[in-house]
Amino acid sequence: MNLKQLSEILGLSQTTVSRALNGYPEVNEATRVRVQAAADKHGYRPNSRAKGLATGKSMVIGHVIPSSSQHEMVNPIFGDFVAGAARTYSAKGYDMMFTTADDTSIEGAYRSLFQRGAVDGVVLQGPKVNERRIDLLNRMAVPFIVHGRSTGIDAEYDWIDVNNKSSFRRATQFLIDLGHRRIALINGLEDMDFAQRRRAGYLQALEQADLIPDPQLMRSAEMTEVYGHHETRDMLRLDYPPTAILTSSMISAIGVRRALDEAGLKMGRDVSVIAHDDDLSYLKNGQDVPIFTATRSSVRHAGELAAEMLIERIRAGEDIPVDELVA
Amino acid sequence: MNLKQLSEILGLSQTTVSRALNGYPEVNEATRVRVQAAADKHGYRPNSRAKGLATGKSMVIGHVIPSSSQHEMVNPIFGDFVAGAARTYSAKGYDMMFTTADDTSIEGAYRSLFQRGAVDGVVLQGPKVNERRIDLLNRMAVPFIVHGRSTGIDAEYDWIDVNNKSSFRRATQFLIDLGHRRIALINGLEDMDFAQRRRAGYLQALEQADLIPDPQLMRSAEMTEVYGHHETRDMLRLDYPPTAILTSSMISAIGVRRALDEAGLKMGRDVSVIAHDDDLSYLKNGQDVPIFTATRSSVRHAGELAAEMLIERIRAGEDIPVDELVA
DNA sequence: CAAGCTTTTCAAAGCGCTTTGGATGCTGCA
DNA sequence: TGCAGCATCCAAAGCGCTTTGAAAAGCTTG
Repeated sequence: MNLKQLSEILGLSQTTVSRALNGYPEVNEATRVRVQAAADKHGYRPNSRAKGLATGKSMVIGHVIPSSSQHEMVNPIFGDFVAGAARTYSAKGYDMMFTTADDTSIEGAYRSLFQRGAVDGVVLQGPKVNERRIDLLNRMAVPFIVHGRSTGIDAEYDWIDVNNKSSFRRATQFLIDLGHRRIALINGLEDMDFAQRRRAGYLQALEQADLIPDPQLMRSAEMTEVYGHHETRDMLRLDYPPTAILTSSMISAIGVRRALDEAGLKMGRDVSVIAHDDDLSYLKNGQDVPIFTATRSSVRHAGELAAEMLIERIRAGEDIPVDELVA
Repeated sequence: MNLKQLSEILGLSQTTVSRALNGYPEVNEATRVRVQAAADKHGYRPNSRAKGLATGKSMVIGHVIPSSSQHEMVNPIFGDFVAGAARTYSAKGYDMMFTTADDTSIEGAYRSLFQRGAVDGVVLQGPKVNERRIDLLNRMAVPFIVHGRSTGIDAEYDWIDVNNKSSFRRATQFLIDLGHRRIALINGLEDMDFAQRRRAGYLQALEQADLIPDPQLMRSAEMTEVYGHHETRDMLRLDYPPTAILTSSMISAIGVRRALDEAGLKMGRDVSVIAHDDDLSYLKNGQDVPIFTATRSSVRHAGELAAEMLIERIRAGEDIPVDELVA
């Protein structure tokens, strides 16, 4: 059932039917009702490609996932953020498109998406320090929003982020206030911007307390369970092992717990552990039984907001960049 | 840069340029080279919507995620499967589209996707017992593939699945052979088909060993860490607690471990634990340090295969249904 | 009742591509 | 020389929608 057929059934022109359905004013209200009823009855849904061709908009938002970071897609943070964005998309009539690309073809992937007219805008997730993709998208002058920020990029761009630095500063301070002097940081990969900021917060708190950071207590890698376990075990073997551990992810915190168990130590009693993570819905922290103390914020909500901001950017076109630092 | 502009630059008709680019035979090889060079030089990429309108194909595969199962998107299995599918899609020139829908609108979501011509086919993930969506898609006569199967659905359809039943039968048998008589099953939600099959395998092994299944040892819920912890703690308080636990997911197995720790029991020594899960790339099992014994299979690879099967179905049209039981 | 508005409807162009049904020019053969 | 056959190329139609420009119908007013 297409527009032509529907208009023939109704004995109206395609113009009128189209206008009736799209809520334009220049159509009799009675006619509009009749058209709408017929459309519902026959289950008419305008062909998105044809509509897109005519309007010049695709009503699709793209997400490009670097396949190098193999875990990206599986990363719970990623998934939660996307789930939030999806909510907004469907509410606003947008579809969501995913593309994977390896590091060499990532630039081409963005170009392709826009040149083919496949998307109206893109969401950039997991920015690194000096994220080149931001420059690329700025040069292409296309609508995009970044989940996170990128230190080293001077240009302006839309972003939404949590305050990683102050979260980690406060968490570290908290441990210092408890009397800890040897605090370990099990951080994410430090070419990721958020990891960079988290370390900065950690260091700032140490400095304010006149504590000298020990490189041996600062670890960085992709945040898996195995990694948390491995680094903790390693650090427990030091002459002066940490008395507190600050970890950048719930998942590696699980590994930390395992390493402590194996060493016959009890979490909370022998070693304090704070897992910073955003409020994930899968590995729910503190639901029913609190597992670790964690600072939280809703990644899902950030996803919703990001989508709204992007859609607004698409609507408004070039304008002053917006940003949002969510609690 | 569109086809018209490109053909004007080249002094050729749109027809010829289009044919040259799409590899049709009726164009001089020298011309083709010239066209290709110009296209590369100007970064010409055919507009997907226009192309789709003309060909009647969208070159997009859809995935509909029920938002009721909030965790779906975040579920590692889901993500890994999708990551695999994405590989195939990009290799074959397809794009991947995601839509979320709540339970009441899920049927409408599928209808919309196809009626709008937004996708050429869909992947159905996480089928339940008597999965109505399968009937729906069959009635709609559209290309689709199911990751998993659905008992209770007699109609034929394309699917790819692992042998859940025999995996769990073997795992249970293994525990029985070790001398265990009270074996707990911490299963997923039992309206999910895979959970159903896993339980069947478990029960079959018990029966073969003349063991009477104890309802108190069979738990079922969404597979979170908290759930694994809760159920284990609960079962440890029984008069005759289990001496072995078979769990349906790596994630809840982590909760099992935590409950055992809290009870002062040691996993493997006091209580045997087998976590069945597919070979996930995030919470890597057995990489570096083996965490649990687990049966494995690559979900990611299943995703790749599923995508290939679906694309073939789209190409071939109506045909005898295919299926694949991967190891 | 005619003139001038406003409301309501329509025909047709256009979005950027593929594809059908010719044209055109060239080669080879009788 | 004439013509079939082939290799190349092209004009134009069509995909399903929106939107421009204009016509038709309905109302008001002097």
